This record gives sequence, C-alpha cells and structure tokens, in this order.
Amino acid sequence: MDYKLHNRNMKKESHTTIHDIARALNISGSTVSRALNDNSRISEKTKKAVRDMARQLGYQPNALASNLRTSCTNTIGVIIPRISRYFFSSAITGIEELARTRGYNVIICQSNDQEAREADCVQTLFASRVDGVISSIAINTENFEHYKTFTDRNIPLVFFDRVCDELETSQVVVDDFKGGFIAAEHLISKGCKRIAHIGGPQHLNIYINRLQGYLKALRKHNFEIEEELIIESLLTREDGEACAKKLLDSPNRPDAIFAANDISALSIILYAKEIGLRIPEDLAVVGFSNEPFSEYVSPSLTTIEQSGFDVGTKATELLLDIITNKTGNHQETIVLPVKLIERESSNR
Amino acid sequence: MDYKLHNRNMKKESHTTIHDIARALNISGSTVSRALNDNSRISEKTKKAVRDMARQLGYQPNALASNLRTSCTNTIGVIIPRISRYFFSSAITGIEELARTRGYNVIICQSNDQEAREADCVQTLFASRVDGVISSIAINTENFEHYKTFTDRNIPLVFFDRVCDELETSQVVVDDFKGGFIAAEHLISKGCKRIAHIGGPQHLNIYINRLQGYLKALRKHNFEIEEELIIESLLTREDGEACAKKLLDSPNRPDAIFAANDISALSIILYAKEIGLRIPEDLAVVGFSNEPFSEYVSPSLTTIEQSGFDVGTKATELLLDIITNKTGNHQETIVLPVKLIERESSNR
DNA sequence: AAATATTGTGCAATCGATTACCCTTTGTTG
DNA sequence: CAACAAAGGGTAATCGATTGCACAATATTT
Repeated sequence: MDYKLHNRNMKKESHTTIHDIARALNISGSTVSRALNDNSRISEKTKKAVRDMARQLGYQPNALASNLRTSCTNTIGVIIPRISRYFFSSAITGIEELARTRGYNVIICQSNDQEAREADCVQTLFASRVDGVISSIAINTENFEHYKTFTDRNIPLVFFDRVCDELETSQVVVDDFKGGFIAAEHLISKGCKRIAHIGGPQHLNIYINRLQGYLKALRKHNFEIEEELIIESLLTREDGEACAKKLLDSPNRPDAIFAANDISALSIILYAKEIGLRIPEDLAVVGFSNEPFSEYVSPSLTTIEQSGFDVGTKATELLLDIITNKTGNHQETIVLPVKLIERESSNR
Repeated sequence: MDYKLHNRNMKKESHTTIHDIARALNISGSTVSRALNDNSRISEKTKKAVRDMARQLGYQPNALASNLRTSCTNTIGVIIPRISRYFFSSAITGIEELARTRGYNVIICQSNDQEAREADCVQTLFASRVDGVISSIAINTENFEHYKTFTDRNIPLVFFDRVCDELETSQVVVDDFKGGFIAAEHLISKGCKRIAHIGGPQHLNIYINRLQGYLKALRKHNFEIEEELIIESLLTREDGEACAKKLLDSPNRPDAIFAANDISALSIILYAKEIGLRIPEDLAVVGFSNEPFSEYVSPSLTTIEQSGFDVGTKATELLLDIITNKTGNHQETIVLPVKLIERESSNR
C-alpha cells in the first residue's frame, strides 16, 4: 500500500496555470479553461486573447489536474512479454504511433513472459488509471484472474497475438492457421516427405492454430500424421536445441521441420550444421515471424511474415473505438493476413 | 492546445476512495491517508484496521489525486530513437526494471531518429509531468533547444549513449573510444594493412569517439592514415551498402573495415559476398554493438559488445538519485566497459 | 417598447489524496 | 495533584482544471 514516494526536496517551479492566464487578462479561470478547450460559448476574440497569453506565458496544461477531474487519463497501457522481440517492438511502434496522433499516451509494461509479473503489470496499469489496456499474454500464463481487475470495472481490454479466450474481449491476431497451412504446404511442394513440427505451448491459441494449419496441410495431401514428429516446446533458443537433437539424432529423422517461431528454426539450422546436415538438401526448415535475423542467417530462413506494426495499429484502433464508445461490439476478432517469405532454407 | 479528449460515455465505476474506508471505519479521511502511508502518528491498531478495510473494499489509491497534490508523478520519461533496435530495447528493459522496483512508472517515447519528433516527445513528457527524463538523442538532432523545457524548470535529465554536451547534465555512455581502439587494434593484430572506417554522424560523441579510438590504434602502430578510407555514414542498411560500394569497388580497396555499427557491418558483408570477396580472407570486418543477428550472420560478425541493459540501469540509478536529491553532483559522466567479441568475420 | 433568445462570463463545487494546524486524550514529572 | 508533554486523530485548505448553474449584456422578435 505504501508505495508512494514523496520528494520533499522538489522545488516549486513556476508552472503557469490557467489562473495565471486569467489574472493577466483579468477574466476568470473558467473562461480560460473554456477558451483553451475551444468551447463554443466563448467568443473568438476572447479565445484569441487567451491563446496568445497562454503562449506568451508558456502555459502547459497540467494533465494531472485535468485527469483527476475528468477521470480519464488519455493514457493506454500495454502489457507485452518482452520488448526485445522484434514482433513486439514493432507492435509497440504501431500502438504508439496511432495512440499519439489521437492524443493518448502509452505506458508499456513487460511481463518477461512470467505470469506473476504480468499480474504486477496489471496492478501498475490499474493504479495509473489507464483508460484502456492492450495485452499479449505471457507464455506461461494459465490463470487469467488478474485481468478481472480491468474487466470487472469495465476498463476496455484488447488482446493481440497471444490472446485469451476465457475473457470476452476484442482481439487482434494474425492468421496463424493459414500460416501453419502454407508453411507445411510449401514444404510439401518442395518434395519433403516427413515434415516435423516444433509447436509452442498448446494453451495458447496461436500455437494451436499453427499446429492445426500444419495438420490440415498434411491431411489435404494425404500425409500420414506421425505423433513423434510433433513436439511441444517453449520456443527458446535452448529448448529449440533440445528439440533439434530429439528430432535429428534419430536414425529415422524427418526431412523437413516447420518451427512455430524463428528462434527455434534458428536453433535447428545451427544444430543441423553442427552435425553436418545440409540445408535445405537434407533438411528443409521453415520458421514463423520473419524476425530481422532470419534474412541474414546462413542459410537464410524461409518463414511466415506477420506484421507486428499492423497488429499493434489494429489493436489500438479497436481499443480507442471502445474507449470512445464508437462501436457497440466489444468482442470483435480481427485476423490479419500472413505471407510466406521464401528463402534458402527451403529452396530445393 | 485543444488536445484533451473527453470521454463523456465513461461509466462512473465504483472506485473506492479513502473516504469510503473512512466511512466504513467511522474515522476521518486524513487518518486513513496517514495510516496507508504508514505515518508514525497513527497507532498500529488503527493502521491495521485501515489496511484490512482497504483490502476488503478493494481499495486502489488514485495516483492522479495524489500526484496532483504532491506534484510528483512517480513517473520517469524515456526518449529513444527506436525501440526496435536491440541495444535500445535492452536499455529500456534495464530502465523499467530498476524504476519499477523503486516505485516509478516509465513512459516511453520514440523519436524515430527525427529531431522534430524528438521535440514532440519532449512536449508529451513534459505535459505528463514526469519527474525526470532519460534520453538518447536522435541521429540528426543538431539543435537542443527543446530540451530546455526540462532544464529550465529543473526537471532532472540524464542522457545515455547518444549524449549531448551542450546541456550540462549527467550521462551514461560506454567506452566508445576504447571500443574503436580495440576494434582497430584487433584488425591490426590479424595482419590487416589497410583498415577503413565507416563512421557515424560526427556531431554525435559516440561516433567521434569510435573514430578517435580507431585513429589512435592506427597511430600507435604507425599506420598511415588515409582520408579516403574514412567515411561518414548514417549507418542505415541502405547507406551501409552505398559505403560498401564506395570502399570495395575501388581497385585499391582496403583489406579490413571497422564499421561504427553492426548494421553497416552487415551491409558490407552482404555486398562483399555479392561481389565475390571472401571474408575474412580478402576482407576482415568488425562491427559495433553486438546486435543479436551478428552471431548468426554468415560469416558471424566480430563486434564490440555494449550492454544496453547496464546502460539503462545506470542511467536510471543516476536519474533517481537526482530526483530524490541524494547526490549533489548532477553532471556526472559514467563510462561503462565494452568488450571485443571475436567471431568469423575477422578470424584469419 | 416589452418580452424573449442568444451569447459570453463568472461563481463555486468537484475530482481524491495530502498536510499544516488544531484539539482531545492519556501519560509523565516534580 | 497541578502542569505539561506526547500520542492519536480531526478540520479544512490545497493541488489545477472542469463544468452545472446563474446571470448580465446584447440581439431578436412581436
């Protein structure tokens, strides 16, 4: 409870207030306020005088006071797993860009992919009285109770990418199913016969969908589905290497792998090179995300492109619509397209 | 001026206030406030009762009200060129981590490396009444007037990485001079004879220092300094390619290049491969930053490691010290170490 | 010219937490 | 036991902007 820090040494700076303007023009504070907010009840003449004086005195509105009174902060909160992932930092760029043009600030919190920290983020954002929240859930979050802090109080909430079905909110995702499908079909078209899949945690929709898309492609082309070629992974660099070993050290190894993210695909490429497999001749690899490095790895990585920027922008659009109540439907799901980026790792 | 958006449809949610607690316990609001702030004038018994009731009612302090009164927001602002650069996103992670444990929120603004947007960020942060600001300046910022918004009002300001000497503030940098020096000396030790340098904009300290370090190494080893081997660049992917052409298409090309960032080094590697130069045999390359991709490029890139996380943490430490006025010296410069990461691109 | 509308402003309450100052108790000291 | 101190808690002003309501001045209508 006692987390407020007070700075007793703060110098009282001469922040000019509307009352300073009022005094200078010999009018009342309310008139100044209305003039600055372009209220129709104030004459143009007065407005101009106020605006000029405001400029002259270097007036900057005190958002705190205004927010307190109107009880809306013009701030949206963002919860993401980690800012250092390109997909997420692009999403933030998209979020910020749009939010800012619409007059909103953005507060960003990282969960570091940990459920407990995610709950902290929720508290922080709530305490900051954000007007709405955009979130992509931590990889190991299984319990969504903490989000009730928002939903219970009707604070708009939009999920993107890693969404949550338990809560009835709007969401923005890319077409993971289709991504999985075209990834697998691409490998099939290249003549691969035994296509493995390294999937993500199956409590997250995106990974379920990528897997399902992959399965559908196999079925469509009458491939036998081999359980042992489908592995669930945390999709980290380390775990990717473990998966690579599991799949490639076997005498009966697959001739292609579709990994649910680029990091895992990278792990596979590196391990395959280590044990002397040629890519793509002995093993074709497809990733997911089109991380910046995927273009420069050797061999360069075929992958599914998903635009973090677009996802972020869409999510913000949705959220701001809810906040300003322009739309009645607050359970929309927007699905953005994905695209296959063909590179060397599957080019045979 | 008129940028506040008001949401008339906001539902009045039952945010419990200290007065709700006060009423429930039949005491006054001030007592509740004091109890929650652990004021010594309140008895343990009362404090406990207040805390229990606060929990029971699901009380969450309204930061806005508190901030307005105390005129400190417990928020620090961050201005960075772009969040999608690994160095900067790591820095943010460092900043956030420390700030949060000290009870501060973080607002992040991206300048997209443009001076005008940087000025916007300054306005935004100022309007948010942040308690202090951490900034790394945009690559083309030449005029620092906008920062006076902070300095004039004694709002603490700390620069990191891309610092500004015109303003008298504290700063955190890595040892760019040494980085340039060891990069060049490393190439010398590998037997390179004509070492080129692709430098960054020379109004930024970091690039001046990297160049100077490089020069010192050449001088130390009695290398002739050839003007035409030193190019100033914007250090983007495209500009890097242009530089690569300029340096490598000449019949009298260098046998090594030290680039002031990894992106440029990457451009060089790609172009060199394109025109059939072998790396490192024909051309050794060293970058700067140790971006994540540099490990996976082929050949992998020798580079200078600088920890964004550490820089961010240090800058925050400095800033919070100033905010809470623990130290008198507000013009400290902290220099963090760098490290050479040897990889294939220079291994001959 | 009287009655009514319209326009332009001011007054004062309000948002929720903090805090200087004052007033009770209860405890301590000579 | 008087005198005083300390502990515990209440009152009300305050931070700066917003806004419902009242009202004066001017314009329009009948």
